[in-house]
Amino acid sequence: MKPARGVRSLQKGLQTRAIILDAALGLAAHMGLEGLSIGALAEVTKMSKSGVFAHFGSREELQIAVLTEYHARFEEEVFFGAVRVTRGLPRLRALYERWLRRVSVEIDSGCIYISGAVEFDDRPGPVRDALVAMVKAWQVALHKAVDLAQQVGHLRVDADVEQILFELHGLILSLHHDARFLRNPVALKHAQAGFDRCLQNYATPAGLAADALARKPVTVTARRRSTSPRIDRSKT
Amino acid sequence: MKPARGVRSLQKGLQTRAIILDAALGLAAHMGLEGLSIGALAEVTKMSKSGVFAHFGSREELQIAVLTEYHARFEEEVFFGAVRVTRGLPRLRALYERWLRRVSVEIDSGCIYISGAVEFDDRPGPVRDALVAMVKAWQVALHKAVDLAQQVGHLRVDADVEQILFELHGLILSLHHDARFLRNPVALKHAQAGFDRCLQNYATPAGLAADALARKPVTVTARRRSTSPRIDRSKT
DNA sequence: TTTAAAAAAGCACGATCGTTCGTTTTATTA
DNA sequence: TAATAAAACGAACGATCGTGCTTTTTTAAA
Repeated sequence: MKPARGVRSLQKGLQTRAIILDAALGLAAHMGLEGLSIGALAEVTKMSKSGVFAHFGSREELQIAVLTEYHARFEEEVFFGAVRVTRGLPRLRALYERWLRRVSVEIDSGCIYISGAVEFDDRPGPVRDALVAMVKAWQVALHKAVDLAQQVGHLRVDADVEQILFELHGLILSLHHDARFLRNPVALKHAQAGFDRCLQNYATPAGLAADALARKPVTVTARRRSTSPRIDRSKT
Repeated sequence: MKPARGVRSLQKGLQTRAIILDAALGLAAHMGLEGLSIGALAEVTKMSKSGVFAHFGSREELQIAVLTEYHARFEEEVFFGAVRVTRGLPRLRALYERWLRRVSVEIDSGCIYISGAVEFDDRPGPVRDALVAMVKAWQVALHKAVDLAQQVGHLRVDADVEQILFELHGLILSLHHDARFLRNPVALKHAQAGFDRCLQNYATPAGLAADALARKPVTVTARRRSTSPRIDRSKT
């Protein structure tokens, strides 16, 4: 009950907790947060139900822990990797494409943000609150990227930022629906084409030029150059 | 077990079945198809669990019955109402706007197509099969409307129909997400603006003219004229 | 190596799930 | 009204759910 410990009595505990959480992520991706049961989790991790349970104290806390872990991975994979790209359209495109990969290419693990939004749109409580906070945080991050793209002259300043985000999010949701539910193999291409078409509406000539200039070379050099000597490109 | 009946011994049975199904629609809209339980349904209809159960024979059959009923209502409300509008962009817009209303304005009853797609994207079986068939049927109907719009010269013939459907569907999904999950009151406006912007990419000048011509007057006269004498406009 | 604490297991609880079965109440027909 | 079939009920089943308790095992410190 009271975990007040000396200094670092936390070793095996957090370790197995991480293992459980990892399995829970995988389970929740398939069955959803509501389909995630402690019994099934115990079976996967080859532990007892009470052993698993003790690490979280309640099912609700487990769900929140799963969300928190998912958020951290999403941030790491999608956000932190993309903010190193040049401001403006290149960075916005990088964010979007990493988002695409996260939702579709990762073989069959569904997006918990999307499934959770449907599961908890009518279910008040701390789980829903946590999920809303995470989704909104991601939207704020995207908002900033669009703002920057306007400031550097890549996107028209009279464009409605919320509208752009609404449409881009729609492409992601449509991708998730068509790829995962309908098993449509060309959904990814539609999502990519949708982004390009969105740009043609909202981008400036300078933005389109910067985007075209950055596309092929950047996609390639982003990997190659990471091994070549470079100085302080992270502040761009 | 064997319902082989004389001719019309089916009276009270189908009547209460319809009542149960109506309650099930409401329940599934809130809790999802997976959250729909026979116990809760019995409580709502003030019946016994076994009494409810006997009408469907299994939970799966109940879920499919709910889907079938939802499909019929969706068709009635969205599709059949819109196909009476003039072919081309006016009809496509009518379809889209009725779809919007269905998803958002209906106060808090979520769209079972959308929630079901998330719940069953990883769960094989007859329920998923039925749902996929219905969603695809609706996509086929939309496909035909876009095809017609191309044939009458309202949409550019070089436009990718699947791409248009992908983007329009994305707007609907984004609306569902923002309005229901995030409780964003301006989501509907974004969905409407998104449609207009989509048109500006894919519509011909003639299509935009027809759309503009049809919009205000049609929206008004569609209600007014239904009471005025008219001859055979249903074949347009 | 002994000792104290943390981690995991074992067991059982009340609740709810879908489902089955036998009975009783309705509704329909003769 | 009497006979017959459909409809609804009531009780119970096995299973699974989340969650407490107690005991055993494992880990970390003395």
